[in-house]
Amino acid sequence: MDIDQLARDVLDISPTPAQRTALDAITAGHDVLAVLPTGSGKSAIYQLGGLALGGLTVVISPLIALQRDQLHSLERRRKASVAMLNSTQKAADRAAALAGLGRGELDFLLLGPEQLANVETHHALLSSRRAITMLAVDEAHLVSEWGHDFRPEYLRLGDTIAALGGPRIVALTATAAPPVRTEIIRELRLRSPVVVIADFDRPNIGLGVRRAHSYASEELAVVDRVVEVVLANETPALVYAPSHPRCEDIAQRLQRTGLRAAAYHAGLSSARRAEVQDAFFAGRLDVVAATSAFGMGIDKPDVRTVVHAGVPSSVDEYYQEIGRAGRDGQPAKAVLVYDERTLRIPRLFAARTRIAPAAVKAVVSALSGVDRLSIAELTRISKVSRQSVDRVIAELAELGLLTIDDESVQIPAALPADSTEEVDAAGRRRQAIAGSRIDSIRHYAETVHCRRAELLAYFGEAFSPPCGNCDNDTLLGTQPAASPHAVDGDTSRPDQPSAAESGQHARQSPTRPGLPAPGATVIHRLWGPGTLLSQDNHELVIAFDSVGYRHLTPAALTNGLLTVAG
DNA sequence: CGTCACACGGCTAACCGTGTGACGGTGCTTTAGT
Repeated sequence: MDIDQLARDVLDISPTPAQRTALDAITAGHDVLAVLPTGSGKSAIYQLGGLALGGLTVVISPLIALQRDQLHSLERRRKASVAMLNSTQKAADRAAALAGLGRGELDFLLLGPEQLANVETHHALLSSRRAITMLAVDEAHLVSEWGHDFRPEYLRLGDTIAALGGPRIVALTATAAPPVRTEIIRELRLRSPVVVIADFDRPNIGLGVRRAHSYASEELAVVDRVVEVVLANETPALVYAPSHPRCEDIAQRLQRTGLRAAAYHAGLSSARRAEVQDAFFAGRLDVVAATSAFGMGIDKPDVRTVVHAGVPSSVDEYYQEIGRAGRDGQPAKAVLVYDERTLRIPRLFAARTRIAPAAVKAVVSALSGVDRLSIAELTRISKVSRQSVDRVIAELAELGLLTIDDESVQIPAALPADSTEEVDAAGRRRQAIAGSRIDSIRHYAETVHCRRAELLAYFGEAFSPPCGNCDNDTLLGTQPAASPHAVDGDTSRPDQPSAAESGQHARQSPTRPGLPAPGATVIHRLWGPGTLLSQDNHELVIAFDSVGYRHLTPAALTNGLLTVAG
Protein backbone atom coordinates (compact mmCIF):
# COMPACT_ATOMS: atom_id res chain seq x y z
CA MET A 1 0.00 0.00 0.00
CA ASP A 2 1.06 3.57 -0.62
CA ILE A 3 2.77 5.06 2.41
CA ASP A 4 0.88 8.34 2.28
CA GLN A 5 -2.44 6.58 2.19
CA LEU A 6 -1.40 4.26 5.00
CA ALA A 7 -0.32 7.26 7.08
CA ARG A 8 -3.66 8.92 6.49
CA ASP A 9 -5.73 5.82 7.16
CA VAL A 10 -3.92 4.61 10.24
CA LEU A 11 -2.52 7.66 11.99
CA ASP A 12 -4.29 10.49 10.22
CA ILE A 13 -1.02 12.26 9.46
CA SER A 14 1.01 13.06 6.40
CA PRO A 15 4.64 12.03 6.85
CA THR A 16 7.36 14.64 7.38
CA PRO A 17 10.36 14.52 5.03
CA ALA A 18 12.41 12.71 7.69
CA GLN A 19 9.67 10.14 8.30
CA ARG A 20 9.31 9.63 4.58
CA THR A 21 13.06 9.05 4.09
CA ALA A 22 13.05 6.47 6.89
CA LEU A 23 9.89 4.77 5.61
CA ASP A 24 11.18 4.59 2.05
CA ALA A 25 14.37 2.97 3.32
CA ILE A 26 12.40 0.43 5.37
CA THR A 27 10.13 -0.57 2.51
CA ALA A 28 13.16 -0.79 0.22
CA GLY A 29 14.64 -3.36 2.59
CA HIS A 30 17.26 -1.33 4.47
CA ASP A 31 18.17 -1.15 8.12
CA VAL A 32 17.63 2.37 9.45
CA LEU A 33 19.09 4.56 12.16
CA ALA A 34 16.85 7.58 12.73
CA VAL A 35 18.08 10.40 14.95
CA LEU A 36 15.06 12.67 15.27
CA PRO A 37 13.97 15.08 17.99
CA THR A 38 11.26 13.91 20.38
CA GLY A 39 7.86 14.92 19.15
CA SER A 40 8.88 14.49 15.52
CA GLY A 41 6.97 11.23 15.22
CA LYS A 42 9.56 8.54 15.71
CA SER A 43 6.99 5.93 16.68
CA ALA A 44 5.06 6.61 13.46
CA ILE A 45 8.12 5.33 11.61
CA TYR A 46 7.99 1.84 13.01
CA GLN A 47 4.21 1.77 13.23
CA LEU A 48 3.75 2.61 9.56
CA GLY A 49 6.86 0.74 8.48
CA GLY A 50 5.67 -2.40 10.23
CA LEU A 51 2.20 -2.23 8.73
CA ALA A 52 3.61 -1.51 5.28
CA LEU A 53 5.83 -4.57 5.43
CA GLY A 54 3.14 -6.80 6.93
CA GLY A 55 4.22 -9.54 9.30
CA LEU A 56 5.21 -9.14 12.92
CA THR A 57 7.03 -6.06 14.20
CA VAL A 58 8.87 -6.45 17.49
CA VAL A 59 9.42 -3.18 19.36
CA ILE A 60 12.13 -2.94 22.01
CA SER A 61 11.31 -0.18 24.46
CA PRO A 62 13.20 0.56 27.69
CA LEU A 63 10.37 1.32 30.09
CA ILE A 64 7.21 -0.63 30.76
CA ALA A 65 5.40 2.72 31.02
CA LEU A 66 6.45 3.53 27.46
CA GLN A 67 5.31 0.11 26.27
CA ARG A 68 1.91 0.77 27.81
CA ASP A 69 1.66 4.17 26.12
CA GLN A 70 2.52 2.62 22.78
CA LEU A 71 0.09 -0.21 23.30
CA HIS A 72 -2.74 2.18 24.08
CA SER A 73 -1.98 4.48 21.18
CA LEU A 74 -1.95 1.57 18.74
CA GLU A 75 -5.04 -0.07 20.23
CA ARG A 76 -6.98 3.16 20.11
CA ARG A 77 -6.54 3.26 16.34
CA ARG A 78 -8.02 -0.22 16.03
CA LYS A 79 -5.95 -0.84 12.92
CA ALA A 80 -3.49 -3.30 14.36
CA SER A 81 -3.29 -6.20 16.78
CA VAL A 82 -0.85 -5.40 19.60
CA ALA A 83 0.46 -7.11 22.72
CA MET A 84 3.21 -6.59 25.26
CA LEU A 85 5.23 -8.87 27.48
CA ASN A 86 6.72 -7.90 30.83
CA SER A 87 6.99 -8.90 34.45
CA THR A 88 4.12 -6.73 35.67
CA GLN A 89 1.51 -8.67 33.74
CA LYS A 90 -0.85 -11.16 35.29
CA ALA A 91 -0.05 -14.75 34.32
CA ALA A 92 -3.26 -14.93 32.28
CA ASP A 93 -2.41 -11.81 30.30
CA ARG A 94 1.05 -13.09 29.56
CA ALA A 95 -0.37 -16.44 28.46
CA ALA A 96 -2.86 -14.68 26.19
CA ALA A 97 -0.09 -12.58 24.60
CA LEU A 98 2.06 -15.66 24.02
CA ALA A 99 -0.89 -17.56 22.54
CA GLY A 100 -1.68 -14.70 20.16
CA LEU A 101 1.96 -14.57 19.19
CA GLY A 102 2.01 -18.31 18.54
CA ARG A 103 -1.09 -18.20 16.37
CA GLY A 104 0.47 -15.42 14.32
CA GLU A 105 -2.22 -12.89 15.13
CA LEU A 106 -0.01 -10.01 16.23
CA ASP A 107 1.13 -7.06 14.17
CA PHE A 108 3.16 -5.56 17.01
CA LEU A 109 4.80 -7.00 20.10
CA LEU A 110 6.22 -4.57 22.66
CA LEU A 111 8.90 -5.63 25.10
CA GLY A 112 12.08 -4.67 26.91
CA PRO A 113 15.52 -6.07 26.11
CA GLU A 114 15.31 -8.40 29.11
CA GLN A 115 12.17 -10.01 27.73
CA LEU A 116 13.75 -10.45 24.33
CA ALA A 117 16.52 -12.47 25.97
CA ASN A 118 14.01 -14.41 28.10
CA VAL A 119 14.05 -18.07 27.04
CA GLU A 120 10.29 -18.53 26.94
CA THR A 121 9.71 -15.31 25.00
CA HIS A 122 12.55 -16.05 22.62
CA HIS A 123 11.17 -19.47 21.75
CA ALA A 124 7.66 -18.11 21.38
CA LEU A 125 8.99 -15.57 18.89
CA LEU A 126 10.81 -18.24 16.93
CA SER A 127 7.77 -20.49 16.76
CA SER A 128 5.26 -17.78 15.90
CA ARG A 129 3.25 -18.59 12.80
CA ARG A 130 4.00 -15.11 11.59
CA ALA A 131 7.52 -14.16 10.58
CA ILE A 132 9.24 -11.23 12.26
CA THR A 133 9.70 -8.77 9.44
CA MET A 134 11.00 -5.87 11.46
CA LEU A 135 12.56 -5.16 14.81
CA ALA A 136 12.48 -1.59 16.14
CA VAL A 137 14.77 -0.43 18.94
CA ASP A 138 13.34 2.69 20.54
CA GLU A 139 15.61 5.02 22.56
CA ALA A 140 18.52 3.27 20.88
CA HIS A 141 21.16 5.51 22.50
CA LEU A 142 20.59 3.44 25.63
CA VAL A 143 22.62 0.69 24.00
CA SER A 144 25.63 2.86 24.66
CA GLU A 145 24.34 4.64 27.76
CA TRP A 146 22.97 1.71 29.76
CA GLY A 147 24.56 -1.36 28.20
CA HIS A 148 27.81 -1.40 30.09
CA ASP A 149 26.92 -0.60 33.63
CA PHE A 150 23.19 -0.63 34.17
CA ARG A 151 21.14 -2.91 31.99
CA PRO A 152 23.54 -5.39 30.41
CA GLU A 153 20.79 -6.93 28.27
CA TYR A 154 21.19 -3.84 26.12
CA LEU A 155 24.66 -5.07 25.22
CA ARG A 156 23.31 -8.46 24.26
CA LEU A 157 20.67 -7.07 21.93
CA GLY A 158 22.90 -7.65 18.89
CA ASP A 159 23.09 -11.37 19.68
CA THR A 160 19.47 -11.79 20.66
CA ILE A 161 18.27 -10.00 17.52
CA ALA A 162 20.60 -12.03 15.30
CA ALA A 163 19.20 -15.20 16.87
CA LEU A 164 15.77 -14.23 15.59
CA GLY A 165 16.93 -14.75 12.03
CA GLY A 166 18.14 -11.28 11.17
CA PRO A 167 14.99 -9.20 10.74
CA ARG A 168 15.20 -5.69 9.34
CA ILE A 169 16.28 -3.37 12.14
CA VAL A 170 15.14 0.17 12.78
CA ALA A 171 16.94 2.03 15.56
CA LEU A 172 15.38 5.26 16.80
CA THR A 173 16.67 7.92 19.14
CA ALA A 174 16.33 11.62 19.84
CA THR A 175 19.94 12.29 20.76
CA ALA A 176 23.06 10.65 19.43
CA ALA A 177 26.38 12.32 18.79
CA PRO A 178 28.42 10.69 15.99
CA PRO A 179 30.36 8.27 18.24
CA VAL A 180 27.07 7.13 19.77
CA ARG A 181 25.65 6.54 16.29
CA THR A 182 28.68 4.43 15.48
CA GLU A 183 28.22 2.42 18.65
CA ILE A 184 24.52 1.82 17.96
CA ILE A 185 25.31 0.62 14.43
CA ARG A 186 28.04 -1.68 15.70
CA GLU A 187 26.19 -3.08 18.72
CA LEU A 188 22.92 -3.73 16.93
CA ARG A 189 24.81 -4.87 13.82
CA LEU A 190 22.88 -2.72 11.40
CA ARG A 191 23.73 -3.72 7.83
CA SER A 192 24.69 -0.69 5.71
CA PRO A 193 21.93 1.33 7.37
CA VAL A 194 20.25 4.40 6.00
CA VAL A 195 20.97 7.06 8.61
CA VAL A 196 18.34 9.78 8.92
CA ILE A 197 19.38 12.76 11.01
CA ALA A 198 17.16 15.74 11.66
CA ASP A 199 18.39 19.20 12.46
CA PHE A 200 19.55 19.33 16.07
CA ASP A 201 19.16 23.05 16.54
CA ARG A 202 16.30 24.27 18.70
CA PRO A 203 16.59 28.02 18.10
CA ASN A 204 13.72 28.90 20.41
CA ILE A 205 15.62 27.64 23.44
CA GLY A 206 17.78 30.40 24.92
CA LEU A 207 21.00 29.01 26.38
CA GLY A 208 22.80 30.26 29.43
CA VAL A 209 25.14 29.36 32.26
CA ARG A 210 25.13 30.90 35.71
CA ARG A 211 28.01 30.36 38.05
CA ALA A 212 26.97 29.20 41.51
CA HIS A 213 27.77 31.61 44.31
CA SER A 214 31.28 31.17 45.58
CA TYR A 215 30.61 31.88 49.23
CA ALA A 216 29.29 28.60 50.51
CA SER A 217 29.29 24.83 50.45
CA GLU A 218 28.52 23.29 47.10
CA GLU A 219 24.99 22.40 48.12
CA LEU A 220 24.05 25.83 49.42
CA ALA A 221 25.75 27.66 46.56
CA VAL A 222 24.05 25.63 43.86
CA VAL A 223 20.63 25.44 45.46
CA ASP A 224 20.54 29.20 46.17
CA ARG A 225 21.42 29.98 42.60
CA VAL A 226 18.91 27.49 41.22
CA VAL A 227 16.12 29.07 43.25
CA GLU A 228 17.09 32.51 41.95
CA VAL A 229 17.14 31.32 38.36
CA VAL A 230 13.77 29.59 38.64
CA LEU A 231 12.20 32.71 40.16
CA ALA A 232 13.66 34.89 37.40
CA ASN A 233 12.17 32.73 34.66
CA GLU A 234 8.82 31.51 33.48
CA THR A 235 6.99 28.38 34.54
CA PRO A 236 6.22 25.57 33.96
CA ALA A 237 9.83 24.79 34.79
CA LEU A 238 11.88 21.67 35.19
CA VAL A 239 14.92 21.46 37.45
CA TYR A 240 17.41 18.63 37.02
CA ALA A 241 19.44 17.76 40.09
CA PRO A 242 22.06 15.05 40.62
CA SER A 243 20.69 13.26 43.69
CA HIS A 244 17.47 12.43 45.52
CA PRO A 245 18.12 14.64 48.58
CA ARG A 246 19.04 17.53 46.29
CA CYS A 247 15.71 17.21 44.46
CA GLU A 248 13.81 17.24 47.73
CA ASP A 249 15.79 20.19 49.00
CA ILE A 250 15.19 22.26 45.85
CA ALA A 251 11.48 21.40 45.78
CA GLN A 252 11.10 22.51 49.41
CA ARG A 253 12.96 25.75 48.88
CA LEU A 254 10.81 26.55 45.88
CA GLN A 255 7.66 25.80 47.85
CA ARG A 256 8.71 28.36 50.43
CA THR A 257 8.81 30.98 47.71
CA GLY A 258 5.17 30.22 46.98
CA LEU A 259 5.65 28.12 43.89
CA ARG A 260 3.83 24.85 43.48
CA ALA A 261 6.81 22.51 43.38
CA ALA A 262 7.42 18.80 43.83
CA ALA A 263 10.34 16.39 43.71
CA TYR A 264 10.54 13.45 41.33
CA HIS A 265 13.09 10.64 41.48
CA ALA A 266 13.36 6.87 41.57
CA GLY A 267 13.32 6.80 45.36
CA LEU A 268 9.63 7.68 45.39
CA SER A 269 6.83 5.15 45.17
CA SER A 270 5.49 4.60 41.69
CA ALA A 271 2.15 5.99 42.86
CA ARG A 272 3.79 9.22 43.98
CA ARG A 273 5.76 9.48 40.75
CA ALA A 274 2.61 9.10 38.69
CA GLU A 275 0.90 11.70 40.87
CA VAL A 276 3.68 14.26 40.32
CA GLN A 277 3.83 13.59 36.62
CA ASP A 278 0.06 13.95 36.21
CA ALA A 279 -0.03 17.15 38.27
CA PHE A 280 2.76 18.68 36.18
CA PHE A 281 1.00 17.76 32.95
CA ALA A 282 -2.31 19.11 34.20
CA GLY A 283 -0.75 22.43 35.20
CA ARG A 284 -1.22 21.88 38.92
CA LEU A 285 2.53 22.19 39.51
CA ASP A 286 4.80 25.04 38.48
CA VAL A 287 8.08 23.21 38.95
CA VAL A 288 9.31 19.65 39.19
CA ALA A 289 12.77 19.09 40.66
CA ALA A 290 13.88 15.77 39.29
CA THR A 291 16.76 13.42 38.65
CA SER A 292 17.34 12.02 35.20
CA ALA A 293 14.50 9.58 35.93
CA PHE A 294 12.09 12.28 34.78
CA GLY A 295 12.15 12.40 31.05
CA MET A 296 11.62 9.52 28.72
CA GLY A 297 8.12 9.57 27.36
CA ILE A 298 7.41 12.95 28.87
CA ASP A 299 6.20 15.29 26.20
CA LYS A 300 4.74 18.40 27.80
CA PRO A 301 4.75 21.07 25.10
CA ASP A 302 4.77 24.23 27.22
CA VAL A 303 7.76 23.77 29.53
CA ARG A 304 9.27 27.27 29.54
CA THR A 305 12.43 26.74 31.55
CA VAL A 306 14.87 23.92 32.25
CA VAL A 307 17.44 24.55 34.97
CA HIS A 308 20.31 22.23 35.83
CA ALA A 309 21.59 22.13 39.40
CA GLY A 310 25.09 21.09 38.37
CA VAL A 311 26.43 19.41 35.26
CA PRO A 312 25.13 16.07 34.00
CA SER A 313 27.48 13.35 32.71
CA SER A 314 27.64 14.44 29.10
CA VAL A 315 26.53 16.93 26.49
CA ASP A 316 24.28 14.16 25.13
CA GLU A 317 22.43 13.97 28.42
CA TYR A 318 22.32 17.76 28.79
CA TYR A 319 20.92 18.23 25.31
CA GLN A 320 18.31 15.56 25.83
CA GLU A 321 17.17 17.20 29.07
CA ILE A 322 17.03 20.80 27.84
CA GLY A 323 15.21 19.51 24.77
CA ARG A 324 12.17 19.12 27.02
CA ALA A 325 11.80 22.90 26.99
CA GLY A 326 9.78 24.75 24.40
CA ARG A 327 8.38 21.82 22.48
CA ASP A 328 5.59 24.14 21.39
CA GLY A 329 8.12 26.25 19.52
CA GLN A 330 7.58 29.26 21.78
CA PRO A 331 10.57 30.92 23.49
CA ALA A 332 12.05 28.87 26.31
CA LYS A 333 15.23 28.92 28.36
CA ALA A 334 17.86 26.42 29.43
CA VAL A 335 20.11 27.56 32.25
CA LEU A 336 22.98 25.53 33.64
CA VAL A 337 23.97 26.45 37.17
CA TYR A 338 27.64 25.67 37.17
CA ASP A 339 30.05 24.92 39.97
CA GLU A 340 33.20 22.84 39.47
CA ARG A 341 32.38 20.91 42.61
CA THR A 342 29.30 19.39 40.97
CA LEU A 343 31.59 17.52 38.58
CA ARG A 344 32.23 14.96 41.29
CA ILE A 345 28.98 13.04 40.72
CA PRO A 346 29.53 12.56 36.98
CA ARG A 347 33.12 11.62 37.81
CA LEU A 348 31.90 8.99 40.22
CA PHE A 349 29.60 7.52 37.60
CA ALA A 350 32.43 7.55 35.09
CA ALA A 351 34.67 5.71 37.56
CA ARG A 352 31.99 3.06 37.98
CA THR A 353 31.87 2.21 34.30
CA ARG A 354 34.89 0.08 35.06
CA ILE A 355 34.04 -3.24 36.69
CA ALA A 356 35.85 -3.94 39.98
CA PRO A 357 38.97 -5.98 39.12
CA ALA A 358 38.21 -8.44 41.93
CA ALA A 359 34.82 -9.24 40.39
CA VAL A 360 36.37 -9.74 36.96
CA LYS A 361 38.97 -12.05 38.39
CA ALA A 362 36.41 -14.10 40.32
CA VAL A 363 34.19 -14.60 37.28
CA VAL A 364 37.07 -15.41 34.94
CA SER A 365 38.51 -17.98 37.32
CA ALA A 366 35.07 -19.54 37.84
CA LEU A 367 34.98 -20.02 34.09
CA SER A 368 38.36 -21.69 33.76
CA GLY A 369 38.21 -25.24 32.45
CA VAL A 370 34.50 -24.95 31.69
CA ASP A 371 32.88 -25.05 28.28
CA ARG A 372 29.29 -24.38 29.31
CA LEU A 373 27.81 -23.02 32.52
CA SER A 374 24.49 -21.50 33.52
CA ILE A 375 24.65 -17.87 34.62
CA ALA A 376 22.93 -18.77 37.89
CA GLU A 377 25.60 -21.37 38.60
CA LEU A 378 28.34 -18.94 37.63
CA THR A 379 26.93 -16.38 40.04
CA ARG A 380 26.94 -18.95 42.83
CA ILE A 381 30.49 -20.20 42.16
CA SER A 382 32.11 -16.81 41.65
CA LYS A 383 30.38 -15.32 44.74
CA VAL A 384 29.88 -12.09 42.80
CA SER A 385 26.57 -10.21 42.43
CA ARG A 386 24.39 -11.23 39.52
CA GLN A 387 24.71 -7.75 38.09
CA SER A 388 28.51 -7.87 38.11
CA VAL A 389 28.45 -11.34 36.58
CA ASP A 390 26.23 -10.02 33.79
CA ARG A 391 28.59 -7.15 33.19
CA VAL A 392 31.69 -9.34 33.07
CA ILE A 393 30.20 -11.92 30.71
CA ALA A 394 28.80 -9.18 28.50
CA GLU A 395 32.31 -7.78 28.26
CA LEU A 396 33.80 -11.22 27.52
CA ALA A 397 31.14 -11.77 24.87
CA GLU A 398 32.02 -8.40 23.36
CA LEU A 399 35.63 -9.49 23.22
CA GLY A 400 34.50 -12.61 21.37
CA LEU A 401 35.65 -14.96 24.12
CA LEU A 402 32.27 -16.52 24.85
CA THR A 403 28.65 -16.53 23.80
CA ILE A 404 25.54 -16.21 25.91
CA ASP A 405 22.21 -17.86 25.29
CA ASP A 406 19.39 -19.56 27.14
CA GLU A 407 20.65 -18.21 30.44
CA SER A 408 24.06 -19.82 30.13
CA VAL A 409 27.48 -19.05 28.77
CA GLN A 410 29.38 -21.15 26.25
CA ILE A 411 33.11 -20.98 25.92
CA PRO A 412 34.32 -22.30 22.57
CA ALA A 413 38.02 -22.26 23.48
CA ALA A 414 39.64 -21.94 26.89
CA LEU A 415 39.75 -18.33 28.05
CA PRO A 416 43.15 -16.79 27.35
CA ALA A 417 45.36 -16.17 30.36
CA ASP A 418 45.06 -12.40 29.98
CA SER A 419 41.22 -12.31 29.87
CA THR A 420 41.11 -10.42 33.14
CA GLU A 421 43.46 -7.78 31.79
CA GLU A 422 41.49 -7.49 28.58
CA VAL A 423 38.24 -6.87 30.43
CA ASP A 424 40.01 -4.37 32.62
CA ALA A 425 41.53 -2.59 29.62
CA ALA A 426 38.09 -2.32 28.03
CA GLY A 427 36.81 -0.83 31.29
CA ARG A 428 39.63 1.69 31.41
CA ARG A 429 38.97 2.72 27.85
CA ARG A 430 35.29 3.32 28.65
CA GLN A 431 36.35 5.25 31.72
CA ALA A 432 38.55 7.49 29.57
CA ILE A 433 35.72 8.10 27.14
CA ALA A 434 33.26 8.85 29.95
CA GLY A 435 35.83 11.28 31.33
CA SER A 436 36.13 13.01 27.98
CA ARG A 437 32.36 13.39 27.86
CA ILE A 438 32.50 15.17 31.21
CA ASP A 439 35.25 17.40 29.84
CA SER A 440 32.96 18.32 26.96
CA ILE A 441 30.07 19.45 29.15
CA ARG A 442 32.56 21.34 31.28
CA HIS A 443 33.84 22.97 28.12
CA TYR A 444 30.27 24.02 27.33
CA ALA A 445 29.87 25.51 30.79
CA GLU A 446 33.12 27.46 30.60
CA THR A 447 33.18 28.57 26.99
CA VAL A 448 33.25 32.25 26.09
CA HIS A 449 32.00 31.51 22.59
CA CYS A 450 28.50 31.01 21.27
CA ARG A 451 26.95 28.22 23.32
CA ARG A 452 24.73 27.00 20.53
CA ALA A 453 27.73 26.62 18.24
CA GLU A 454 29.45 24.71 21.05
CA LEU A 455 26.52 22.31 21.52
CA LEU A 456 25.97 21.73 17.84
CA ALA A 457 29.69 21.16 17.24
CA TYR A 458 29.48 18.27 19.67
CA PHE A 459 26.82 16.70 17.48
CA GLY A 460 28.86 17.35 14.35
CA GLU A 461 26.42 19.90 13.02
CA ALA A 462 27.57 22.99 11.14
CA PHE A 463 26.45 26.28 12.65
CA SER A 464 27.55 29.87 12.10
CA PRO A 465 27.70 31.78 15.34
CA PRO A 466 26.48 33.99 16.83
CA CYS A 467 23.04 32.56 17.50
CA GLY A 468 21.91 35.70 19.29
CA ASN A 469 20.06 33.57 21.81
CA CYS A 470 22.72 32.56 24.31
CA ASP A 471 24.27 34.51 27.16
CA ASN A 472 27.69 34.83 25.53
CA ASP A 473 26.29 36.24 22.31
CA THR A 474 23.88 38.69 23.87
CA LEU A 475 26.32 39.89 26.53
CA LEU A 476 29.28 40.24 24.26
CA GLY A 477 27.51 42.45 21.82
CA THR A 478 27.79 40.24 18.78
CA GLN A 479 24.05 40.58 18.42
CA PRO A 480 21.76 43.60 18.73
CA ALA A 481 21.35 44.18 22.45
CA ALA A 482 17.57 43.99 22.32
CA SER A 483 17.41 40.24 21.97
CA PRO A 484 13.85 39.04 22.62
CA HIS A 485 14.90 36.31 24.99
CA ALA A 486 17.95 37.08 27.06
CA VAL A 487 18.69 34.18 29.31
CA ASP A 488 17.46 35.74 32.50
CA GLY A 489 16.80 39.07 34.09
CA ASP A 490 20.25 39.64 35.52
CA THR A 491 22.38 41.57 33.07
CA SER A 492 25.17 42.63 35.41
CA ARG A 493 26.49 39.17 36.26
CA PRO A 494 29.56 40.05 38.28
CA ASP A 495 30.48 36.39 38.56
CA GLN A 496 30.20 35.45 34.91
CA PRO A 497 33.63 34.32 33.77
CA SER A 498 32.83 35.00 30.16
CA ALA A 499 32.53 38.74 30.54
CA ALA A 500 36.22 39.04 31.25
CA GLU A 501 37.17 37.82 27.82
CA SER A 502 34.80 39.83 25.72
CA GLY A 503 35.83 41.24 22.41
CA GLN A 504 37.47 38.06 21.18
CA HIS A 505 34.34 36.65 19.77
CA ALA A 506 34.25 37.05 16.03
CA ARG A 507 31.81 35.75 13.48
CA GLN A 508 33.03 32.44 12.18
CA SER A 509 32.08 30.26 9.32
CA PRO A 510 31.37 26.63 10.24
CA THR A 511 33.82 25.13 7.79
CA ARG A 512 37.18 26.74 7.15
CA PRO A 513 38.90 26.32 3.82
CA GLY A 514 42.16 24.46 4.26
CA LEU A 515 40.84 22.36 7.14
CA PRO A 516 39.41 18.87 6.68
CA ALA A 517 35.62 18.68 6.53
CA PRO A 518 33.55 17.43 9.47
CA GLY A 519 33.16 13.68 9.22
CA ALA A 520 36.75 13.21 8.06
CA THR A 521 38.87 10.53 9.68
CA VAL A 522 41.93 11.92 11.38
CA ILE A 523 44.90 10.24 13.06
CA HIS A 524 46.55 11.56 16.19
CA ARG A 525 50.12 10.59 17.07
CA LEU A 526 49.16 9.44 20.55
CA TRP A 527 45.45 8.73 20.38
CA GLY A 528 45.14 7.05 16.98
CA PRO A 529 42.13 7.38 14.71
CA GLY A 530 39.15 9.62 15.31
CA THR A 531 36.32 11.41 13.57
CA LEU A 532 36.35 15.16 13.10
CA LEU A 533 33.07 16.52 14.44
CA SER A 534 33.52 20.20 13.79
CA GLN A 535 36.18 22.75 13.04
CA ASP A 536 36.57 26.48 12.99
CA ASN A 537 39.47 28.82 13.55
CA HIS A 538 39.60 28.40 17.28
CA GLU A 539 39.25 24.67 17.66
CA LEU A 540 38.71 21.21 16.27
CA VAL A 541 36.34 18.85 18.04
CA ILE A 542 37.29 15.23 17.50
CA ALA A 543 35.88 11.95 18.79
CA PHE A 544 38.77 9.50 19.16
CA ASP A 545 38.15 5.78 19.31
CA SER A 546 40.61 5.37 22.17
CA VAL A 547 40.07 8.38 24.42
CA GLY A 548 36.75 9.92 23.41
CA TYR A 549 36.19 13.63 22.86
CA ARG A 550 39.06 16.05 22.51
CA HIS A 551 39.15 19.73 21.71
CA LEU A 552 42.33 20.65 19.81
CA THR A 553 43.60 23.84 18.26
CA PRO A 554 43.92 23.84 14.46
CA ALA A 555 47.68 24.12 15.04
CA ALA A 556 47.66 20.35 15.64
CA LEU A 557 47.25 19.95 11.90
CA THR A 558 50.27 22.06 11.05
CA ASN A 559 52.66 20.73 13.68
CA GLY A 560 52.14 17.13 12.60
CA LEU A 561 50.38 15.94 15.75
CA LEU A 562 47.25 15.33 13.74
CA THR A 563 47.00 14.08 10.17
CA VAL A 564 44.06 13.53 7.88
CA ALA A 565 43.65 9.89 6.88
CA GLY A 566 43.44 8.81 3.28
C1' DC B 1 36.16 9.91 42.84
C1' DG B 2 35.64 13.80 45.93
C1' DT B 3 33.03 16.43 49.29
C1' DC B 4 31.50 17.18 53.73
C1' DA B 5 30.22 16.32 58.51
C1' DC B 6 32.01 14.84 62.50
C1' DA B 7 35.26 13.06 65.97
C1' DC B 8 39.57 13.49 67.91
C1' DG B 9 43.98 15.00 69.64
C1' DG B 10 46.62 18.87 70.44
C1' DC B 11 47.18 22.29 73.49
C1' DT B 12 45.75 25.58 76.31
C1' DA B 13 40.57 29.07 76.20
C1' DA B 14 38.69 29.53 71.61
C1' DC B 15 40.02 26.99 68.03
C1' DC B 16 42.87 24.31 64.36
C1' DG B 17 44.62 20.56 61.59
C1' DT B 18 44.12 15.63 60.57
C1' DG B 19 41.68 11.40 60.11
C1' DT B 20 37.52 8.65 59.06
C1' DG B 21 33.35 7.24 57.15
C1' DA B 22 29.09 8.07 54.65
C1' DC B 23 27.20 9.22 50.50
C1' DG B 24 25.96 9.59 45.59
C1' DG B 25 21.42 7.70 39.08
C1' DT B 26 18.95 5.45 35.53
C1' DG B 27 14.93 -0.14 35.56
C1' DC B 28 14.31 -4.53 34.47
C1' DT B 29 13.65 -9.01 36.95
C1' DT B 30 12.09 -12.48 40.40
C1' DT B 31 10.77 -14.16 44.71
C1' DA B 32 9.45 -14.53 49.52
C1' DG B 33 6.15 -13.53 52.49
C1' DT B 34 1.63 -11.40 53.49
